[in-house]
Amino acid sequence: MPQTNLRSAARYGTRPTMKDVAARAGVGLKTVSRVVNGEPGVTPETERRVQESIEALGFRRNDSARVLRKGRTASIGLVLEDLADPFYGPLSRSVEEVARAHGALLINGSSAEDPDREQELVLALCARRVDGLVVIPAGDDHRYLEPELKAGVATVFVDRPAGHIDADVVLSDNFGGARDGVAHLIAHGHRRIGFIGDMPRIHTAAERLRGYRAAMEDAGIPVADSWMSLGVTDPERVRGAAEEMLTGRDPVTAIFAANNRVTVTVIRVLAEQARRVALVGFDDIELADLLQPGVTVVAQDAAAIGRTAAERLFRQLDGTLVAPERIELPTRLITRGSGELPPAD
Amino acid sequence: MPQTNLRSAARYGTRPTMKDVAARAGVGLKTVSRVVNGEPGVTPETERRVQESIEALGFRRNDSARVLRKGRTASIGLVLEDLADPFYGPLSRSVEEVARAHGALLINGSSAEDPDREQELVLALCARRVDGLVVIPAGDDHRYLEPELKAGVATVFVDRPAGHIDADVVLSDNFGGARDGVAHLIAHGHRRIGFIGDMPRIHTAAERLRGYRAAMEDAGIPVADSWMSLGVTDPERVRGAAEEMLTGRDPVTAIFAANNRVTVTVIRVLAEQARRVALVGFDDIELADLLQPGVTVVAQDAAAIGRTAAERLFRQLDGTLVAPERIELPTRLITRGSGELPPAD
DNA sequence: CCCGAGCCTGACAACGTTGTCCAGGCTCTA
DNA sequence: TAGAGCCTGGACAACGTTGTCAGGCTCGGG
Repeated sequence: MPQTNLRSAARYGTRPTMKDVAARAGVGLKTVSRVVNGEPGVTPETERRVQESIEALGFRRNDSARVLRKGRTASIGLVLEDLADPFYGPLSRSVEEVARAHGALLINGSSAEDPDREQELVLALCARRVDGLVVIPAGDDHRYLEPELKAGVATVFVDRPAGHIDADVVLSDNFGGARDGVAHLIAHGHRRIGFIGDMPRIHTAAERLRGYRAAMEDAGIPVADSWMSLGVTDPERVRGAAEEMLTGRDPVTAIFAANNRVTVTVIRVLAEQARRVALVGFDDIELADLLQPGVTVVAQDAAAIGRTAAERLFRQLDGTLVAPERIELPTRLITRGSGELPPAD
Repeated sequence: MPQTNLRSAARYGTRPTMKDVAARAGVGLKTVSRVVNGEPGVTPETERRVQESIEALGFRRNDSARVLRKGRTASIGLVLEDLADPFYGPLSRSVEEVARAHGALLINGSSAEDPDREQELVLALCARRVDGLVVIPAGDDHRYLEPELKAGVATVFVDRPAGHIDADVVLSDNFGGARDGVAHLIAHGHRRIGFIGDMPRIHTAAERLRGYRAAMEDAGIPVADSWMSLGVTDPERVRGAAEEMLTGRDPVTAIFAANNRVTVTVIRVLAEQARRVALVGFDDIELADLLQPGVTVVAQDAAAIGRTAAERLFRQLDGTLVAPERIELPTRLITRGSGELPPAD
């Protein structure tokens, strides 16, 4: 039963160290270190003996000890809201790719949109001495990061700016995107346009709401309170909100859904309606083009956001960057049908 | 310009250590350690002084040093194919949740389905001394993990079994799921059923193909080679393969798409067809219920797979588990319309 | 008043690696 | 043949933390 052996070895398992390798190869400790790190100054013959011992013992350098000595961990942390969200998967992946290009590993954490959990995660990453942090903030006060910044932890915020500290931030043009999306509906004849979005304490949600208001104002359309639903997120309540603005007095002929989860729920609601209601969503969703009608969206490029943030982070580590900056990436309106439906009363 | 200060501090940034805290508080090193770790035996007054110093200096314990001393890192590694794939997001998230419940962090890596990269990642994680590994293997030989297993790194494979080593594996019933899906098509009158899947060297792909063949054989239907497309993955070639089996002689009346990416492409192809072709896909896809017709799928529960794997991993670390096991989770056929279409010649 | 028990506290070694520095042996040249 | 210079290899300290252990203090009882 080989597995039993493995598992009991595991219990008492102790790994070989460079010292063990050195002893077996009959060389000094430092020589092993040189071989492991590909440093010059080792005879081929000696190197061969050392390699042989490494193989035989299954030695693997202990990076904790290495980090302790060298100061850099070659790893960066990414704190986001929820890895299961289709927006964050590609973002995380693109951060990972950039990290990999710089020889760094990525440690991921989901804050679940909870400020305390965000802080807990960030500090845990700092305790592990990540070289840098990409943070999609849940909270709005990041002063707890000051000692870390002082200590040289490269930091880039994504999607929402940092609170009360001066740091790089990479985000989409939420305001402009939302304004364009709503203007698109207006251009197609709509005047009674609903808005369903997240709590305005979330920066992106607030910006998108501002974009909605701006577009309406630009068109000289007064906004009825009953057209706006702020702060609902769970599908059941989004559904309720949508139904209400569709059936109340002054019913809307179009809906602007301010994020991907809301969009999906609204699509479901609209599918049940007799009347054709126009829809523009913020964030692209998979298969949006295959629905009837196709879903018109204001798309963010999650991969580009992640890449930009990560590259900036490594430029901080290089020392290439000096002053924190705010980088806004444009959104893209993708017309597929649902946003071009005419008003139907 | 506060940012400039921060950044230049960063350049020369050095973090306070327990020694610094101790000096400032006028206590011994070990006392600081005790306070930081909440160990008993410190006067409230002393503790207060230490806490004050910690705050003032922005001290954060260095976990690398801690790990070096204690042996456990409280982190686990997850190597998967591509975090941007909607199947892996929820899986990763559920692993993270279990890790969190055990006070561990999760380090993620994408192998991009490349065996060398898988090994590179796994070994990098081992060098960082993760306590455990969840691996979705890309390669089929994992003997390189033997020293790690011996050293006590808890390991669970997911989605596909390990090659040449004896380790836990958690996966879906790929064979049964595919067989059921194909049988479902047969039950609705189809006989000429196409199969589009990944390279059979990938375990899941091979199992699903086996399920397809079994269902066909059970029904006494001989399979034409032109109905099977193996090893194509990129959308363009999947499209070509689908079109070929739809238009060749002996054209299929139904297609079994063996993974989510294939399914999506096939949906696009079928949308362009005049004739109604039935479809069952392996893996659920978002919005599948909103398409016309809804997409019938064999669904895996990614979150359950991740959770099961992670829980098993921590049970290995507890010492609760002894012998490696193979755990197969059932799939679920979700009928939504596309799989119930009758054959149309 | 003295002694022992018990509680705080701190000195010291160790974890595994890397940087520094020096020793010894070799080659090459004068 | 001797000296200079180079190359290889190893001893040792240090990184920041925690476990061990011993010392000093206080307090109560004899």
